[in-house]
Amino acid sequence: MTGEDNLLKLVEADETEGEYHLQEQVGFILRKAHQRHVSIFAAHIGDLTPPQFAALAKLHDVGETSQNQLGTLIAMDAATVKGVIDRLKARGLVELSRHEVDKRRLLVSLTVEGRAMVERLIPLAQKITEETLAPLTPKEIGTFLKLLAKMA
Amino acid sequence: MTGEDNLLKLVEADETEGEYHLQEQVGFILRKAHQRHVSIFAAHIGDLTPPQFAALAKLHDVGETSQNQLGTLIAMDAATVKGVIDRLKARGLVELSRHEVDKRRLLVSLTVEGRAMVERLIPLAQKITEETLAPLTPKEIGTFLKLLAKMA
DNA sequence: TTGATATCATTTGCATGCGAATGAATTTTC
DNA sequence: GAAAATTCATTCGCATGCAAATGATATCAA
Repeated sequence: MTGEDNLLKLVEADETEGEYHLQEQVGFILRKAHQRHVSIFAAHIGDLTPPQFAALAKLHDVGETSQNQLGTLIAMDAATVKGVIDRLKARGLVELSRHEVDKRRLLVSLTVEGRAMVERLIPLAQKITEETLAPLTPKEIGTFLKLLAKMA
Repeated sequence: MTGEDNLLKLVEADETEGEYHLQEQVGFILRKAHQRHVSIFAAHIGDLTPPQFAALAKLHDVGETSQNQLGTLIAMDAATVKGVIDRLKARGLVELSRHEVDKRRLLVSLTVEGRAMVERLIPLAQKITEETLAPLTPKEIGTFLKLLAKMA
């Protein structure tokens, strides 16, 4: 093989570099990783979805807040958070009330049952986190979480 | 403060270690990272969703396949892939036909328009990947993708 | 004060995403 | 070769997730 051949190969490689491998795209892998987590979550906590648990956990953390504010805290837009809260309310895990001063705001808070539920589930949630990260070594976990947070 | 006090504090810290910070859980950050990517995708490619693009890109890669097989390749269950393919078909980007031998299978392939669309969008998809990873340094990107893939 | 803006919440429409049930066709097994 | 188990696809029901439009209330500014 001559030098010209090598050069040609390089040029060709560069031209066909447009080759697109879906399985290597962040978006695709991110979607799969998310799917896997949801699946692990469902295996441990069957009667609550991750968004529902997020809402309860956040309410447990900050106490009563407006629906909108809660949405901001758990990264959910207004339309989505409404559906989540509606379903939690239907199950008696949260209760709603109007803000005395600002009548636009809808205050959300945990019911006694809701509080009991979160407190019961938090240990399971920690197991879920562990299992999700199980493919990584402890050192890798630290690196991964740092980079993921930086990217999110 | 005495030594006993310190010891007590440690024990207490251990007991109350149940403190749960939603924003530090993989699942939550993963969901946010995914949201961010979808948003970046939408900003660049407005008239196609990431799953729709994944289907087209995969068909471009492997050629004609069954709907089910395609679902496996792009990590979508049967019910979901059907909806995606239905919408692509309605837009004339893919066409369907029955497998001659195995009459259960529904073969999916790109139309001329579909092929033109994917080829036009692939460069944009690469931009999307870049932008999604933009918060990370080149070295971090390598590490991150490796760990993310290991976890997914 | 009032008129323009902004904020909070709701609703509608569309697109995933998955579990479970069903039906049709194929393969395996005995 | 007939019964049992699999596989492919479809359908239904439920739960996010987001854009856009709407209405009610608050806040800001002229």
